[in-house]
Amino acid sequence: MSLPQRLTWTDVRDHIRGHILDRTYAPGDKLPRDADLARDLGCARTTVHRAMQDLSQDGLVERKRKGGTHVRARPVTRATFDIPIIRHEVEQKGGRYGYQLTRRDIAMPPPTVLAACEVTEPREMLHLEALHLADGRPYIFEDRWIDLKTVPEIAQVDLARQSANEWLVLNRPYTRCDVRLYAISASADLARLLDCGPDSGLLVIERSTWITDAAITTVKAIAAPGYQLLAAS
Amino acid sequence: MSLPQRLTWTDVRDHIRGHILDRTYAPGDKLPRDADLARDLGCARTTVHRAMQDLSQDGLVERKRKGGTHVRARPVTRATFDIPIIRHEVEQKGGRYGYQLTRRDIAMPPPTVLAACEVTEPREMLHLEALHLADGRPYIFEDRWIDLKTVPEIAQVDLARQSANEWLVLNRPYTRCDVRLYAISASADLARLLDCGPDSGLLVIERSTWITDAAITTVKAIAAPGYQLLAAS
DNA sequence: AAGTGGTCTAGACCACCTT
DNA sequence: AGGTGGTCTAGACCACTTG
Repeated sequence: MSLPQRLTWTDVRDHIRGHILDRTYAPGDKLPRDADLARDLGCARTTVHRAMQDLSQDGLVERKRKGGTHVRARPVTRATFDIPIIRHEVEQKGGRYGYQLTRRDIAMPPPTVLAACEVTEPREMLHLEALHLADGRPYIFEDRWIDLKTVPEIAQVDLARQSANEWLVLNRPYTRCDVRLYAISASADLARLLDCGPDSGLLVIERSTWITDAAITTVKAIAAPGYQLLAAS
Repeated sequence: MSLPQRLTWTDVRDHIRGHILDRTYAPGDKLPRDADLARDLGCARTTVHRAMQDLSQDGLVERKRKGGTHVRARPVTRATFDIPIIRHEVEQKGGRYGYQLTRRDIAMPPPTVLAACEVTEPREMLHLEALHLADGRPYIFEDRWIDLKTVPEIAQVDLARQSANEWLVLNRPYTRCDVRLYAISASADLARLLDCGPDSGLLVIERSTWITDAAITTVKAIAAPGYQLLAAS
């Protein structure tokens, strides 16, 4: 493996990653100390450290003070994807975006929603159902619950014009976000809403957000057939 | 907002993130130059830079030389998930892992596979179909194509004992990985294989990997109903 | 051409964890 | 108690991008 004269931390990262992947350092192995690697590679320890931080964040190695750096024994593929605001996504693809609020009421959420929100004391929340359209065709149907205790202002917002998704993203910071991805089979209702055959396989993107432990919202976004979520690493 | 006397880069990151979230810096706004922030906060520019790198990777800001740092105008939710080796996933849940190779031949891949691999000149590849089981029940069915031009050794491996997934992860580094997530409806064949009702909604995790532009493999992992992929940010 | 982010280096000290 | 990673600082120079 040849290296440039002047090493950047990405060079070092790629070099080490290469040796992890070609099993010079096999899963479970201990890597040399940062200082030794720096000496061997001919760069500053800071540079090696920065490389290691990245490998650690990628899940390739685990680092412990005094314990040193180890290659993860059980390699994983770590992938990242973006969940954009649906309007932006449609417009970016060159489509015409449409939005219909089909339900808005205040009610008691079912236990599954309370569990997803990690809310222990049941209370009424704002319940919304809405359809996002691309070029007039159903794109994503969303079923959303918003905790009015955390976001009381939303009761005053005209959600028929601006989607709750958009208002929240722009106005309500969150500190934690959980995402669950799974598939369901279209019920008769969903098939009608999404204009697809009954029993179509539908991708569900379920998302809950919090601001320092206070629940903001839980949303089930059900995509029309053909929808793909793209991730990369 | 109060700050510790001695600032770490995570302190700075959280401080800036706080001001982005509370809209002191609103979407689209330009942030001060690193050097100015460093002066105002009373730390080295390096520290601010490290904080900014993190915010940039999280998708909160965009940085350009000379252009400066801007809060992303179109906020996205960036989520990360792990795709483990299926055996590890099952065992971690306390289940008993099983594996059956149901097909192994060398054939011409369909155009969809060639496209996924970004292979322009059609050639024969190793085609595998396998079923992963948890506690004896179908868990994930995989349909895989492996490019023998990139990974000729795999032809000699006993893939009835060790899954291709596992062999590849441990023996073949990759430099790029694309993931596509979508849902399908169970065909009669799939329903039989996965022991579920026909027309069940099934989550598909399609993955292609390359090593410096040379295709390694494309795999369609079709999960049995109930399977959830968990992500977080 | 100039401004801004990107990175390196060297030395220093801290903090956590294992022994 | 000692070893290892974690971080800071200051100054320097590079490289991209915009005006």
